Amino acid sequence: MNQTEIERRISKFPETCRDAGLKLTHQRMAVYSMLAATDSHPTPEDVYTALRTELPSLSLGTVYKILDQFHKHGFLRRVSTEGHVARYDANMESHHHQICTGCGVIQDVRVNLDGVVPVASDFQVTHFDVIFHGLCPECRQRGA
Amino acid sequence: MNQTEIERRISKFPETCRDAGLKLTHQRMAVYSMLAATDSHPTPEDVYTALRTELPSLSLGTVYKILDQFHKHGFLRRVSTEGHVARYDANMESHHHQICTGCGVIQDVRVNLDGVVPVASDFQVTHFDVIFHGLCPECRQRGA
DNA sequence: GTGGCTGCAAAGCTTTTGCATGTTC
DNA sequence: GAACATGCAAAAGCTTTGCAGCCAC
Repeated sequence: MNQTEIERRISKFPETCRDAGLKLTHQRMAVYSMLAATDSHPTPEDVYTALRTELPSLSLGTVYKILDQFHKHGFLRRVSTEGHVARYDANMESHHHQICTGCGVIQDVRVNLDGVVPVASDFQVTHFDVIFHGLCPECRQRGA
Repeated sequence: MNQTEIERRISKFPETCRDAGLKLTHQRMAVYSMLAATDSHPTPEDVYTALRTELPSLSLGTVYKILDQFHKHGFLRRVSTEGHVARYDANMESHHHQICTGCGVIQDVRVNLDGVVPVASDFQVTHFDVIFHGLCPECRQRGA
């Protein structure tokens, strides 16, 4: 995602909160800004750690609550992984993910699958995720 | 998956273990048989509960160890979900999953995407999962 | 008989919950 | 000032680990 788009979303965030009936707090602003500016699919712990210097009084429990709310309001998505730790992504545009079997890094992949994926029988599909598993260039070189 | 294929895999399991250098124990046999015969993508807890009558001395810790080993040896896959509880699937044929937003049920979907999904740049893809999110017929009727 | 496996229990992590205090509107 | 959010701490849930005893080979 490009820089101006990131800035646009962050500056629109107060409005986004108001529309959703959420109060605009420093904690929410910081969590949203951090997530909007990264494409590293951070865990709640990652978010907490990244914001400790900025907001020393922040608690991990609050981060969990905020992420859960944002997810419920559709401000961000939870990435599907085989692991058991939540990972979030504020990029709501249609895109998919590739996960490196070696180092675990998750990266965005833009793949156009419009009209390609057949809609399954009587199941009403709202959206779908594609997850590519494999080796990133670094891990492949290192022979992982 | 059809009944004969299930039976074939279960009867081949002792050999599968030997080839992998694993000892054939009652616990492993039971876990594998249970997983091969279902398409409900059970959690470790589900497996444990289902086998308690058959193997009263079985412990949950052992189920975790067995599932982890089987996964490492490629006997089964871990299903990618947004939740933080592991789910396993002994069906290793190419297939994908649909998850109901209402009741959480995960079902198999057979979608042919061969040649359709472009290989991402320099990332060496070994396999990929597609996860459809939406409403199953029951939940749709009930207005969930 | 030996090495690997199981069962048990404890510990480790992640996530949720409850409540008093603090903050936004 | 009222309603809602935060911070803290405790609890709950899932998973891993360590080890003594047991079992498959």
